[in-house]
Amino acid sequence: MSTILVVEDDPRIQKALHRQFTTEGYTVHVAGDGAEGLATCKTLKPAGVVLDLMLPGMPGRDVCKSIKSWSPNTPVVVLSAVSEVADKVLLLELGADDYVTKPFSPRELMARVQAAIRRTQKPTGSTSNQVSFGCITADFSAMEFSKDGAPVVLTANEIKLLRYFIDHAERVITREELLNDVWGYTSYPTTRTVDNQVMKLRQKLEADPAKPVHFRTMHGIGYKFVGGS
Amino acid sequence: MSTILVVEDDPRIQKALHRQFTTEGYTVHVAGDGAEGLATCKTLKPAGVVLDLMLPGMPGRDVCKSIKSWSPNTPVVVLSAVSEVADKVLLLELGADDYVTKPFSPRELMARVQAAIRRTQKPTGSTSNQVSFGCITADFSAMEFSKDGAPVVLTANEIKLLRYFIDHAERVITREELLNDVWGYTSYPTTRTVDNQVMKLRQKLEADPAKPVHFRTMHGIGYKFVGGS
DNA sequence: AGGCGCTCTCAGCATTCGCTGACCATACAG
DNA sequence: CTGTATGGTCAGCGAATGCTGAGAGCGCCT
Repeated sequence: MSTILVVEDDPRIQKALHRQFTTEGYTVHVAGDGAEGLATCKTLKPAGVVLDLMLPGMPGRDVCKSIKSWSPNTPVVVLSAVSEVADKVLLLELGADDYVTKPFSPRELMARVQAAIRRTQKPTGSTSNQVSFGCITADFSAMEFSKDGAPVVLTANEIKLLRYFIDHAERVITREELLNDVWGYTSYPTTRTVDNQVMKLRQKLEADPAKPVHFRTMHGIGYKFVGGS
Repeated sequence: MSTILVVEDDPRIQKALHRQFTTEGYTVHVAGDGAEGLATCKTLKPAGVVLDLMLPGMPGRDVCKSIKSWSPNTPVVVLSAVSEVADKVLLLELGADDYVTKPFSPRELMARVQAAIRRTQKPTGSTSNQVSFGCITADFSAMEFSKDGAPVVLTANEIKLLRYFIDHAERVITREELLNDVWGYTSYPTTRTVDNQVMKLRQKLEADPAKPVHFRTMHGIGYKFVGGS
């Protein structure tokens, strides 16, 4: 799952935000001041940053600008008192993606952070949403798949796995790679689980699951997806 | 990629918006006043226009009306102070597609501009106001709906939700997407609320609410609306 | 202004779904 | 031929979803 960096000096808000984001499944790192936040951001490369404008030492606005200049694609949601954003120009100049004024609703903050993250992650569709190879067709927009014209129902995980195979076709993929990129860094299933899911894909999509053509086994190495046509 | 025209006199906002949209992949042109904006709009034919109502010289509302009369299909998102849009009717008269009041969140502006562009670009989105699928009929101009010929009363939210489903038929829609596009940026319900509203729609419109045909659940992904006929 | 009705929201419970990891059988490499 | 890696089956369990009911906010009518 994604990582969130919270730059905030008030320990109470620190704790509250930490709990909030943790329960939503995020990994949370907390920085007490701007310098620490900036450093952490560079090393950690979080999916999103929650930044309090009122910080000891370095002004929050400089932190924001630094983060944005260093990695423009990291979404930053600014936390600020009402008076500070009387001038909304400031926020635009900072390059912040969104802001929430104190006192804020935790749920609103969550929603805005998640929306900001999703926005940056959006251009992931490297390949087309509709592909076909052999007697298999896949539509990742409608999430509809078919083998020999017959519709096939895939689960969420199977779809993610298939997507990864298609995006990395004609290349050998290790199980560890699949665990990292498809399952993510926060869940740690066995490599056997990967075998299981690959088998499911074969059974659902291969013409003869016992003699796989597209999802090939590279014995001792991993798997390789071959388009076929 | 698409081109955005920003009509804004404040150089600071100019710069900020320019950077904001550029990082999103748009080509940005800036006009400092209404006359220049109108001229640029005619020559450039941008995909969308961001228009500040507070402009030197020509009033922003006249600029908006001119743009809309010249090319009604160019989406215009108006940037205005709170007091100016006390009456939303004014905006409708102007022909603006959407508006954002200052102080605005950068992300909200982006989202509204992109949503406006998406609406105008998608001929499928401008579906007829009267549609029917299966034993269900929907008339979005009269706001009348029926199942098996029997009239069904929908609430405002249910109508918006149904509209969104119809406009994005045959495509998988996540709960987060629904929260953003149907509920908007000012309320922050849980994704479970989405489930509830979808269930309401099913109970009111599905022949057998327990076995939904049109409002399908994509387990672990979201929902998908299927017209059927 | 006060009462009434509507509906949105959310908590909680019931149920379904499918991921996970055990197991055994089989194929491959040395 | 032997050991290891992979194919395949199955049950348990956690997570996702369906559904109900209560509370709160809001507009409308009196």
